[in-house]
Formats: sequence, C-alpha cells, structure tokens
Amino acid sequence: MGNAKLVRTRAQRDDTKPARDRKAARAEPASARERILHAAEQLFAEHGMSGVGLRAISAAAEVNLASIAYHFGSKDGLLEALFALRAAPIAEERLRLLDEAEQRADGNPELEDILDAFVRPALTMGSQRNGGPAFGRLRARLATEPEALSRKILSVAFDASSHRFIDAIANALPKLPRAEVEWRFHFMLGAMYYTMANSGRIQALTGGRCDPGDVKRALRHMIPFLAAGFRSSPQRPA
Amino acid sequence: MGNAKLVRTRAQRDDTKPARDRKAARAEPASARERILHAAEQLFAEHGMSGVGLRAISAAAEVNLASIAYHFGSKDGLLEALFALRAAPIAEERLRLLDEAEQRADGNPELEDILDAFVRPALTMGSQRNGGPAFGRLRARLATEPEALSRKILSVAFDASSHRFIDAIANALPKLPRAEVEWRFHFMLGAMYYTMANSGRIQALTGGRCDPGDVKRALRHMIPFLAAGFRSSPQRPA
DNA sequence: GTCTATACAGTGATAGAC
DNA sequence: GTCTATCACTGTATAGAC
Repeated sequence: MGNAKLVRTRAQRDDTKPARDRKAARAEPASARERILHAAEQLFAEHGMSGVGLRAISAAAEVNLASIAYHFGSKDGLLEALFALRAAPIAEERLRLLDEAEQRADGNPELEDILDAFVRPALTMGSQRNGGPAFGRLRARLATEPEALSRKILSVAFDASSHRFIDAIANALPKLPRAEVEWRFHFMLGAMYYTMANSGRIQALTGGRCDPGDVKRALRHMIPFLAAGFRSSPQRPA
Repeated sequence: MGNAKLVRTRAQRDDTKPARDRKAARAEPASARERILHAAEQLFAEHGMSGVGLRAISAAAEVNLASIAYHFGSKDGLLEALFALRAAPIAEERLRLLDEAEQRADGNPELEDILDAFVRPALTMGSQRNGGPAFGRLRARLATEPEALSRKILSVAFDASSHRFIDAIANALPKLPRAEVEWRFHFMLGAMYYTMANSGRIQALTGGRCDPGDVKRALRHMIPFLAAGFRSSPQRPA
C-alpha cells in the first residue's frame, strides 16, 4: 500500500473487451469481472472504501472471495479498475464539451461554458444506473486522501484534461496571472468535489432545502458562483 | 460503527483538565491520554484514519495497546476525543473574530471580513505543533465521509458557528435569496476543506507553484475569490 | 483508577489443489 | 480459471495485576 506502483493483475489479458454484446451486458451482467465491478462501485460509494469488506463485495457479486483477488490483484487493484472504467469517459466528455464550446465561439468560448464543460460531466456521469451518483462520491473521497496511490490514480485519469482546462480558463481571462488561475482552479476543484461527495452536511444545516444531489440545480448555482470568483480582481481591496 | 451514537468511555472523568501546569505539558506530554491523542493526531493526518492501526498509535505514544481502548473506548472514540479537543477552540475563534468585525463596523461588517473570520481559524488552528496542519487535514477527510458517525461529530462541533455565519452572510447580502446563500456557503465549505486536505493534487498540476499548505497565501487568494462568488447575481445570464 | 497480557472474530491476501 | 484453506494482521473485549 505504501509505494504507489499500480497493481498488476494475475489475469493480465487486455480487458476493455470490445463489447461483443451490449444488450446482454444490460440485462444481467455476464462476466464475474463486471459483476464484481458493479457491486464494488455501489458498496464503495455507500460505505466508503474501507467501510466495506471484500467478503461483502464477493457476496453481492455472487462470486467466490478469491475470485476478486484473481481478477484485480488486490482491493486497491479493484479500485484502479473501477477508475479505469469510469474516469476515461468523464475526461473525454469534458474535452468534447470544451471543443464544442470553442467551435461555437470561434476559439474564444465564454468562461461559463468552459467551467460548465469541466464540472458537468463530473456531476452527471457518476454511474447513471440505480440513480445513485456512486462513482462521483467515490472519486470525491479519493480526492481528499493523502495516500500516494490515490494521487497516482487521479493523476493518470485526469491530468491531461485538467491541464487543458487550466489553459482554456487562462485564455479566457488574459489579464489574470497564471498563478491566480491555478489557485482558483484549486478552489473550483474543492467546490466540485464537495458537491460530488454529498456528505449531507449542507442538508443538515439548511433543513434539506439545499441538496447537492440535485445535479441540475447544483450546476445552475455553481457555475455563476465560480465564474464570478474567476473574474474577480486578484488582490484584496482592503 | 453503524449507528452514530457517540462513544462512552470507560474512564468517564470530565477531562479538559484546567491546565494545572502549562509548561510541563509542553516539555513531555505527561498523561498517557495526552500522548495517545498527540500520536493519533499526527498519524491520522499523515496516513488517514484507516491507514494507521491502533498498534502503531500505541507504539508511538509508548503506551499499551489496551490502554487506548480504556481511555477512549474505541478507535472512533479516539477520533471524537480529538475533535472535542481541537474543534471547540476553532469554533470559538470564529465567533470571536466575527464579533470583532461586527463591532468594528457597527453591526454591518464587510463580507470579506465575515468570510475571513470563518475560514482563517480553520486553516491556521490545525495543530501548530510540528509545523503540520494535522487536524485540518483530518477534518477535511471526515467532511467527505458519508458515515453517520462523521456527520454527527462535525455537526455537534460546528453547527452553531455555521448557522451564525450563514446568518451573517445573508445579512451582508440582503438582496440574495436565502437558498442562494446556502448553496454558496456549501461551495465555500468545499473550497475550504479541499485547501485543508492539501492532497497535493494542485501542486502536481502546477509543478509546485500553488501550495495550499501556505496558509497566508491561500487566504489571500481564497477570500476575494469567495467574496466575488457570493456577491454575483444568482441566475446565469446566458 | 490505571495499566497489562491475552484471546477472539473479523480483514485482505495467498498458495496450491481441482 | 475457480475454489478451499490458511496466513498475518486488525479492532475489540475481558480478566486480572498494581
């Protein structure tokens, strides 16, 4: 667990199977691998990475305990596989939305559209199934972990798209120093992750009036807030 | 672990000893209780709540393993005790700074001063010792946990001061709907927690130029960003 | 009251039989 | 490939020494 080299599975076949039958995968997850991934995603998001045991996962997926070690090497390996499965589509959708916005605006998109392209996929694409934003919550949890493994996983998954967005924001705010853009990007990450985590804190504070799980509403509140923050003049007036 | 009733210790004496000798506590933490708390704070912050075992804590504190269960009931009980020790001073300092700002401004303090009074104690008062913001990181971790226990701990520690600050912000922005204030308060919490977590992500993205561990700089960037967000008009123009 | 030794049911991981 | 059996380790509980 200490050093952060990514786990190598014993079954090293190149997964990402070319989807030989999409329909079958929908009805009842065929392979043991997929059932494990699905069960782990639900349970991890609900009880946290260390709140749920491999035995519970194997039971929910209806596979043998050792089978999960066989397919994923370790509990951490299972986490990595989950990210490999879910993170890439999010990063791709971000870039797609950004490209779209840039084309619409001839290379100079509105700041709001850039921020929306960054945040929206993260909030909406957390496991549509079961209605629960399972992956998003898991990801938010990982984002606050200091463990080297977590950093590595997030880094390989999102570094490229993050850099691209920092550049796009800097381009939309040419007067803002680069360092200021980076700080504000950091604050945006915080607001986004905390919304994804949906810890229930703000519901408790407001008697349920404010619900981060309502993605549409969250975005409508979040984007103007962030955009105004990004546009503000850097130094504190007082 | 499931239900969130706070842990009752076997040694139920009212702690918060009236500091009979401040100097002695500085040199070499006298009681086993304090040594355990100190060791746990450091280790929890460094490796995460479930990344470190009770045996490691007992070794670092130079006490017997069972002694920690005696004083704190359980691992979760240890966490609660840590919060009881560190959270209260932070909440108090927040209210003190807010009172100060209100007095200076005859009841209508600047928004920036309100936000500063809220965020500053959280960033600065995370265990001055060892130079490491140990408690802050731990707190940020807890904030993204969905576990009932975490919510309970944070709730009893910070509900009162949070409500007070939501009111103060709403008072400073009389045109802003209450719900909007609450959403933005939520985003502020996210930015603050992510800064406290100091996950290293933004350092990695920026080659170390941006360091959330630099509290002074973090505040100078954060307050104007948040203030602008709070002041912005609610609905997205487009 | 404080501390200790020891035991127990649970965890993740693994070797090896089928 | 899959499963059984087992390992070292975790948090917790308890009986009893000072």
